[in-house]
Amino acid sequence: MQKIISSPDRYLHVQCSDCPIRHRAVCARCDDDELQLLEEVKFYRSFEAGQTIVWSGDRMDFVASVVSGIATLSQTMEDGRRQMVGLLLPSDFVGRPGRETAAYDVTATTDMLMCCFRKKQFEDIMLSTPHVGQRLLEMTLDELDAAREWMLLLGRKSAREKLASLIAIIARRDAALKLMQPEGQVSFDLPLSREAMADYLGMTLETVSRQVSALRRDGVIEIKGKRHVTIPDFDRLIEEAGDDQDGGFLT
Amino acid sequence: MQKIISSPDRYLHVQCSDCPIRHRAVCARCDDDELQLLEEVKFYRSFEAGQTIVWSGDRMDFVASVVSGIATLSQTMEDGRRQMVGLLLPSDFVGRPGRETAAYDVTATTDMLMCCFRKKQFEDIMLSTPHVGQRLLEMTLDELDAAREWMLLLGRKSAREKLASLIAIIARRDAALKLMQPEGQVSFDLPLSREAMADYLGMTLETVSRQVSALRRDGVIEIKGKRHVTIPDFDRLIEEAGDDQDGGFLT
DNA sequence: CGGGGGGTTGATCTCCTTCAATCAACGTGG
DNA sequence: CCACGTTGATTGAAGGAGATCAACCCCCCG
Repeated sequence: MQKIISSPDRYLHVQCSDCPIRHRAVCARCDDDELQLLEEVKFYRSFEAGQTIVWSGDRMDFVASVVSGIATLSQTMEDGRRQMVGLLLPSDFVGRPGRETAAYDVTATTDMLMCCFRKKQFEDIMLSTPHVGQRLLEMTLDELDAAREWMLLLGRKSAREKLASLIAIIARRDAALKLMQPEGQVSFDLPLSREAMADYLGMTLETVSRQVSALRRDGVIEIKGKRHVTIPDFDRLIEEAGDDQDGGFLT
Repeated sequence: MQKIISSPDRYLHVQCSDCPIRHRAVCARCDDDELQLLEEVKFYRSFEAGQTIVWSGDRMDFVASVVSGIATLSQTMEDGRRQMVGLLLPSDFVGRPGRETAAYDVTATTDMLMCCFRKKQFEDIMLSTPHVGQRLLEMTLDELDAAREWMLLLGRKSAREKLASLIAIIARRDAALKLMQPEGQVSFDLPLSREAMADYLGMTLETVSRQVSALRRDGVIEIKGKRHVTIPDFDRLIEEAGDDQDGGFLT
């Protein structure tokens, strides 16, 4: 499962101005001058699906933005119990300025491209360009809200509600990528295995599988193959999730 | 349960330089000039134990630091299920710059004093004095870590481990207040009712009560009265919490 | 003395975990 | 081309941890 971490993609270089996450990532508020500073020190790294990017406790001398692909943040107890604590999507930020070592395992679930900065250099930039710190604060507050939403799910929702919530969240962010509202019929691929869903939802993979089957039996979702999901009625799904209306956003 | 919100304590005024949370709150990094700006626009409000400070969805035109006392952040589902998502202790920050309405219910569990700022004024200060935004980022990152630690507890720990974790966390912050390490014998009062603990831990108050009894029977904790706890062996408690060593911090 | 809030304890039930068998899809090597 | 192992998913049967429902206690206060 563990593969050798790929070396930096030194030959790949995208202009910041052409970057797909230019207006959502930590650089979103920067003007052209500020962007130039970042441009000069950034470098790209790519990771393959399944690859561990860093292990909790490891030294981590860079911070990064997810350009494309999906990664997970997770914590593990000594006896092997695992809990995912974050899902990293394009434009999300990885790493913490001012911290030496990684606090969580970071794992790529799909092939990924990340835009990286040496930590020290990034910290200097944060001091000199307030727009970076401001945007990072905004993003961190959003993540905190998402984490708290997730605490409600983990602490109080039934297995069925947990699954409906997760599917609704994935549907929402998928719609957001396509710049549309999720309503009526929605269709997409699940980016997570049953095991990853279980780690996220705080349950076993068997229960995940059972609840997926149950939601399908009851017509809440339709499934083609293992991963492709169609939602005939989005409001129905939200109802099953136990959210009044618009709760349950993510990362 | 709901009481009338007290009016601002206009006559109370503490100099920032004498403030007990001066070096831990959102103002921690400010120099004297910057502190002067805050001093001019701050105002105090006090709340009684049990009082709701704001309801989720209510308009909230101020942000604040907890000066003394304890409050909880919680979310409620339509059918009444509740989950606490944060514990606010002295120096913690309440409210989100740039947001109009409260995202959570905020409830005082003890009598409290809060140092408040009109939201608009605070936002202006954040733009002009980077030290405030920098400190807020640092605090928000800490809260995010605490929330994620809590996700592991909610998703993967047993009832007994949950209780041991909660008690360990309270013991730690209590020791932190007294500026000492928790080790060997530790003693303090639980600041939460059984019901509040249940809301925090994602379980029922009956299960909380049973697990407290079980931990007492097994000699992990000793109890005098309803609320006073003594921990004969802190390492033993940590072991029961399922944390390897130093996990489980809070807010 | 009555009542209410907070806490404890017991009996029962149920939802989810655990353990296990089975299946489909896929790749690999003989 | 087929046997074989592997990986991810589904389904079943059994058991248990915690929820639910309910009784009761203690203490304070009007």
